[in-house]
Amino acid sequence: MRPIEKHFFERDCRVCARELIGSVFYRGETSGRVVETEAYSEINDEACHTFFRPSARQFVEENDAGTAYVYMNYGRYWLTNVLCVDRVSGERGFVLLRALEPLEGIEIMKRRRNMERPTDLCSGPGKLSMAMGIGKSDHGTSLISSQEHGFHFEEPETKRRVVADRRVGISKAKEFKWRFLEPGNPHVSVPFGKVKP
DNA sequence: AAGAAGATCAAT
DNA sequence: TTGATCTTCTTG
Repeated sequence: MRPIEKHFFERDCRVCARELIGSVFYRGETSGRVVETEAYSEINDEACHTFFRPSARQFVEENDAGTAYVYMNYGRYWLTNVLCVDRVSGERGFVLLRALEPLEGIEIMKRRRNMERPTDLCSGPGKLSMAMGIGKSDHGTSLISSQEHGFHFEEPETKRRVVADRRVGISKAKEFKWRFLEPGNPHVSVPFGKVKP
């Protein structure tokens, strides 16, 4: 397998989100295959944080492609995103990491999650961040090559099937099919076609 | 200073 | 279906 470099994330966030499916995400002793992502764009996307959070607009100004955008949601869970910067258009966006198929460090994940079943470990953006030990201190660090924080991705070895579906848990721009997942994979948060209308 | 909304999760 | 729980932003 080949490490994913910065230029991977210097493309449209929807392309990055789709192409990330099947790659492997590493953090320290833990790793998992990416089986579900979502794209958020600073252009015409009312669900993107840049649309309603000044701090997010500042973040995209000050950081490079491949940087982690980590924030707390509902007062309980950290959510992990990768910053994308299209090298052609300049358009910025995020890939939300929504689900992994756990590969390595499964015992560590079980401990962090206080859960046993493999499908309970990384089947959602909050669960995934908890299982990988991602939190506030990882905000603003590189997910491409971070010695300190131990993050990187590797390219898929084999092609995966990918389908596009509506995004989960949002109230604006609900119609955009910017969620990408491997259909039938038991580790996704919400199966294909099952997002509430 | 106070209120509202929010890219979730697990128990009921 | 619901409650937990807190950060960010807006309004007064």
